[in-house]
Amino acid sequence: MKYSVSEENYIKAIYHLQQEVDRVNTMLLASTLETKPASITDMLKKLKTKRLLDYKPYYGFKLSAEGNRVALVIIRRHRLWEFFLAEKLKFSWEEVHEMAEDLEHVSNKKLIDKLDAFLGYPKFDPHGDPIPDQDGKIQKEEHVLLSELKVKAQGRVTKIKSHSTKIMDLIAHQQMNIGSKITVKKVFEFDESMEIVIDGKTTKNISKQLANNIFIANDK
Amino acid sequence: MKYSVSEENYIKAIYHLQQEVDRVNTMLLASTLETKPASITDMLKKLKTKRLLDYKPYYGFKLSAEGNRVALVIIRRHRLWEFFLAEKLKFSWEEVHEMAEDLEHVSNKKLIDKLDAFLGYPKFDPHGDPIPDQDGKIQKEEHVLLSELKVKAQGRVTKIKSHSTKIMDLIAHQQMNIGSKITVKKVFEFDESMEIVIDGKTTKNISKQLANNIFIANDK
DNA sequence: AATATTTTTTAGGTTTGTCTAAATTTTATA
DNA sequence: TATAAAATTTAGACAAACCTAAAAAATATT
Repeated sequence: MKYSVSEENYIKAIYHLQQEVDRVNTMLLASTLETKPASITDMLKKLKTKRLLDYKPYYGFKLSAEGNRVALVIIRRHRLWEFFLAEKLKFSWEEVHEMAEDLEHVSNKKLIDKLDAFLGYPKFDPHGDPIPDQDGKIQKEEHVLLSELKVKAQGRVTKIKSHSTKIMDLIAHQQMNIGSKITVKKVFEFDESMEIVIDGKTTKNISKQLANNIFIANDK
Repeated sequence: MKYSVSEENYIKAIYHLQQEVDRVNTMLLASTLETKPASITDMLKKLKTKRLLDYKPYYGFKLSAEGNRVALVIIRRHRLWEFFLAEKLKFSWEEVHEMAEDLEHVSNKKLIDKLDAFLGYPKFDPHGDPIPDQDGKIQKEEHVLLSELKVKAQGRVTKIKSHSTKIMDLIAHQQMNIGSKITVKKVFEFDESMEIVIDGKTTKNISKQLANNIFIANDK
């Protein structure tokens, strides 16, 4: 089955919101997609008739099993293109998302699978988000917030919570990146800021607020 | 300026037809785009108001200078993606065109220029058609039909005239490809069929009709 | 040159995805 | 629990890109 760009954007948005809040509603979806609530209702009806959505007027909605499957296909496309843009075309981290928004709607399955192979079957995109495989399986990674780490704890940056330009700016400036090795040297009680060592080289001081936005894989 | 997928497809189709016939008309464009003449008229008006087309009702139309510029941007995108698909993702020759039809509408200039760099600034796509550069310049290649070559003449396959599946089948079977070196061993007067050597290895007999569809660069 | 044929355009309709404004239903508050 | 507020849906409209059927213009034929 092939879906329109609009349909795909709705499915994807609903999927992402469902990971964050327990009940997605018309208002929330309207504000994420920057459309009016009436437009949402129209599309909900359409997705319902296509069996991508469980929806009862006034009673809320959520993706059906099929809707979920479709969402993961779209997310797979998006993240593989992001990986391609960053890894092969040397775009920076912050630039890839927007371009992938267009590329993700190119829906030829064979193309995406060959792209996956060409890239060496990557498991995570440049933001540290997992890339679903051909069957829609995603590799869950155990990660905790950097702010939760104790002194002497070590780990690897896996993901940044928000992708806003403001935080990107700061992180890039700190010479931190997805994959960077972090060691916590000291935690200051006064403001809970931390001194950390990045990749065994640079020592930096970061605020509690920043540490709250950085996920760390606590691996070995 | 950004144009819709439909607008881009019209511009591209008009451009290509203008290379082949001296006056493109509504009927011809309708049949190439598989739409009705009335739809063509609608779009012609729209492209006229956007100054991409010189158009007078009943008097015919042709791309304006700006329309031409836009066409070359679209063709650049299409052919770069074709090159990527064939070269990097290892798709065959015949498969790439259709996928590139979707990819060509992803219009981020920076993306296309970085793709160009990544691919090593290729001059010709997998069908042997020239890829316009950033300024819309295309490298013209001197080529003649294989059927026009005399005995002992040598050259390199640059392009196949028609891209139909029927001819693709035959050419692939002959182990001929864009770039193959050809030497004419003999031309039979009876049916004008030829015996040729491909890449200094295989010797094949090909019909006049096939030779009429293969372009050869007569280089050095 | 008059008529027939073909091409092109116009007029009016459809679908998709959006909108505004009004009506309805649910939820919150006094 | 009655009423106010917020969320949701319905009704009707609009632009883009297509369609069919009919009218108008250009071209070909006798």
